[in-house]
Amino acid sequence: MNYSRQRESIKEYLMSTKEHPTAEVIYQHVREDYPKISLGTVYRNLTLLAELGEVKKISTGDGTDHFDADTSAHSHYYCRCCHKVMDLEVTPSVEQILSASSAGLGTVETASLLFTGICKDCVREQDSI
Amino acid sequence: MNYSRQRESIKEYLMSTKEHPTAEVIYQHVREDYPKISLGTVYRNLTLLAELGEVKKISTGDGTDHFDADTSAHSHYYCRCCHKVMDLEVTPSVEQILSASSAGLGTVETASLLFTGICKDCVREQDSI
DNA sequence: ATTATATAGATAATCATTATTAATTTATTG
DNA sequence: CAATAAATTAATAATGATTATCTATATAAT
Repeated sequence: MNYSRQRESIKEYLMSTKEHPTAEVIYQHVREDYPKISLGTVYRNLTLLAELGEVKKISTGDGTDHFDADTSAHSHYYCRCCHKVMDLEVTPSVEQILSASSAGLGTVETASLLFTGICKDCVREQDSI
Repeated sequence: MNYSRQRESIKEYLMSTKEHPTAEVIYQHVREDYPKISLGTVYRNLTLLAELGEVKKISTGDGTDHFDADTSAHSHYYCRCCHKVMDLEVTPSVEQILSASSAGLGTVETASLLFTGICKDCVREQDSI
């Protein structure tokens, strides 16, 4: 695999933010440094980085995937109102992973816990309307 | 909300299977009883049933969503090779949900734990090639 | 520098899902 | 039971995220 400035920039941006941006949002940011970069390049590299395990893809089920450069074991909270993804300290317990491994399945590579609800900001918005 | 035979049939099929079919698979089955049903009707009713909480949507991140009529708290195992979704007895622990609720977030409506890996069947296939 | 290979950029294609709209069902009421 | 109103369907078009294609450019090795 060859080095690429665009891929580097994508990863750098992802590592610099606590948000969990979509490919489109990443595209808009990387475009500031590489105005000619195309959205396809962003997608290709995100997929590649995810395969390498350098990045995690988060599928919330609302249509567009989010990405996270923090690959440490942690969970996410998804607001189905504003569609933001936030970090949680919670991690799947060893027992949970083990019970999955020994449940007659194959390998267990990842375990991700996703909480969904309505975040504080959105609850406040709804109350004030 | 009015009764609809098509919606009933969709739910019945979902309740009758332990698999976690996609909208397309559900469509093919319901078509046996309602040959003129359209895929859009299947999607519309799945979304409706999900909003009513009678059905759960499972987003694995591989492009197409899966559906489950078992709404009891349980987890899933997803094989990234054959793309099947299987049930696990594991459920997110009370502590995990509580720590999320108290983490300065808003409401917590659902907590879903998804394990990903390669299932036994697929490992066997790969070994024999 | 030269060459080979990988990657980018631009754009078209794909595919899941959603929206639209006229026709049909369902439910209600006289 | 007929008539009407409202909800739902079927068919199809539209949308939108993601992937594929293909030529030009960048990277790495000799």
